[in-house]
Amino acid sequence: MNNREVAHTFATIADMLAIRGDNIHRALAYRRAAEAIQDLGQDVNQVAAAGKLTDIPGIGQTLADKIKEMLTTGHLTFYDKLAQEIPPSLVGLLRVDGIGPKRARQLYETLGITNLDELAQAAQAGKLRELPKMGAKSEAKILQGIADLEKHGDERIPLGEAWPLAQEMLATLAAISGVTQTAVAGSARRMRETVHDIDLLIAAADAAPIMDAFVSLPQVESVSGRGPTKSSVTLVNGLQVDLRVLPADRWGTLLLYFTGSKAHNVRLRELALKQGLSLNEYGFTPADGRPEILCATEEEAYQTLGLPYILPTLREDRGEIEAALSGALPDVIRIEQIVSDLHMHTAWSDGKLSVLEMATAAKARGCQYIAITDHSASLGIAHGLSVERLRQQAEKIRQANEALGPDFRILHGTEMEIKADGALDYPDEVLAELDFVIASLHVSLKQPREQATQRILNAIHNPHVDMIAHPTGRLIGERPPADLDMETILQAAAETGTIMEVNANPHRLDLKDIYARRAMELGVKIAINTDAHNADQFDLLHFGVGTAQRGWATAVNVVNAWPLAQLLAWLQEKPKNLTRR
DNA sequence: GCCGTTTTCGGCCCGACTGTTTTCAGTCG
Ligand SMILES: Nc1nc2c(ncn2[C@H]2C[C@H](O)[C@@H](COP(=O)(O)OP(=O)(O)OP(=O)(O)O)O2)c(=O)[nH]1
Ligand SMILES: [Mg+2]
Ligand SMILES: [Mg+2]
Ligand SMILES: [Zn+2]
Repeated sequence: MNNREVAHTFATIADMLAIRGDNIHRALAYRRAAEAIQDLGQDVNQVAAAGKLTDIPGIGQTLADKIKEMLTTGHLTFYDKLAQEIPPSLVGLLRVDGIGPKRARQLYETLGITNLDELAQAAQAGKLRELPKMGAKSEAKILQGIADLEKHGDERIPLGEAWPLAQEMLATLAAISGVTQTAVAGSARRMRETVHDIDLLIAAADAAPIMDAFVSLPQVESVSGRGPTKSSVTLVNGLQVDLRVLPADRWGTLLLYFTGSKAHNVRLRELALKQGLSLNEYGFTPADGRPEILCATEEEAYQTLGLPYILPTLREDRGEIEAALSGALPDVIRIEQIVSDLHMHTAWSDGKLSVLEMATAAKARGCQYIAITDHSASLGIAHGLSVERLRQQAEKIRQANEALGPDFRILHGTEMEIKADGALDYPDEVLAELDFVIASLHVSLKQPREQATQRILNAIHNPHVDMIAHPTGRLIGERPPADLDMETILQAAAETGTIMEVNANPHRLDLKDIYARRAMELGVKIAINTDAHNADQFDLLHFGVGTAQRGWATAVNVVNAWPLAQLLAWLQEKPKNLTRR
């Protein structure tokens, strides 16, 4: 079993335990374990083989044993036993908005409902309203929840799609009189690669007019909650949006709360309790009756706890609290430290602009140097360059360099295909003519793990290949990642000095956060690149920076935060690294 | 089930909103 499967089993057990009415903290322990495995930057099989399972926070001896059973036998006795009591399909009811573990159990015990279809039938037949603690309104809400689920599903949305929608809604609400501050919060602010909903925050003395405007926005399909400080709506496109409105003097704790993550919040609140303070979105309440402490900024809130400011992108309870407590919080990469972009396309392949136009646009955005990296010959669909065309392009690059003067440098590169059989698309002597060589996969992404991994390793072990771009080839929500032994790849990258990309395109974000984090642990250098095909796409860089921050990447490990001379020196080392082995 | 400057048992974050409730449970953030 892989990480995803182990995590899914634990998540299902968590739901089954909650439905059965077990101690809720026991169920939560399974849920936390599921998340811990899901967020692991290593293959759980490798961690188990190394005997390090209990090193994972949230995994104790009991769960470690259960993981080992799953990995060796492919199933879990505890799960099978639980499934005899609580049908696993019952867990599906929890996907319906308004149905939690208690209702799921009630529906199972009183009406014998075990899945979504049966629930829909019972609700349509008016059977739910007759149950104790239920009524016509509850039944209607559940019907609505089922309809929403059928219409829109409950898939998470790629960050790149949610982001502009969130900004747009926020701009609309910001225009209402009385609004003093606005923010996108939740997983979008933390730059998770996908989001379940959009969480918006507004500071205003009087919330009512804002709530009114919010629930009557034209893109709102239905209103699922409308209170004095909080409202929730579903948009016509199926996206859920939560809005919280509070007075500005509580902005710091409010933004802290609504940015999350939940796990980060819980840790902060536990920390507060140890200091005799109760923390919520309104502020800190001392247990001894001293007056409430209000925080207008997040910095003040962290300061109240004796902590340095923690960037939203780090707030996942993945060690940032411990790091903050011990003064070991990483000084993660910031967008203004990025001085180059090492992956982009021009009209020579499938881009839109000329070499000079891309370079000029990059320079205007503050770049000191770039690499032009058009596709290679075999990628016909993207008009990959023949060797002849590649050599012609070198002349254009030389001209553009002349035109732009000494403060800017265009490196001549390629994004070379690693073919299905593992062969590289250009011969070594051609690669030797280039300043910067990217290798990447676009075809045959469904190969078995050994084969796909070997293709990447072939590229890594070529002395001319400087960087692996978007290593897994995934397109979030569209195309699954290639099945790779990432640990082996990252180790090889570390040994050879091959750079791994964090592709900033929000449909890719590849390496993703947890692999970027693992890359840092293994001493791999990364580059954060836009893979721009036109000038506008340079502005996607912040998604890559956010992802790199989530990977705890610091500027010394991000090569396009380096001056050009430092990068060129690094690239020269690679052939030596290979012969040294 | 996890975990420990309250160390191996007893805690485990805290509040908004809804509906059916005569006092609050359930769900969700
Ligand atoms: N203290 C506390 N805060 C919570 C809890 N649940 C949610 N929050 C806060 C932190 C979350 O980031 C924020 C928004 O909640 P969401 O359910 O929308 O989660 P989030 O945006 O993090 O992830 P998502 O992509 O929406 O699933 O509210 C909770 O149980 N306790
Ligand atoms: Mg959210
Ligand atoms: Mg939300
Ligand atoms: Zn590309």
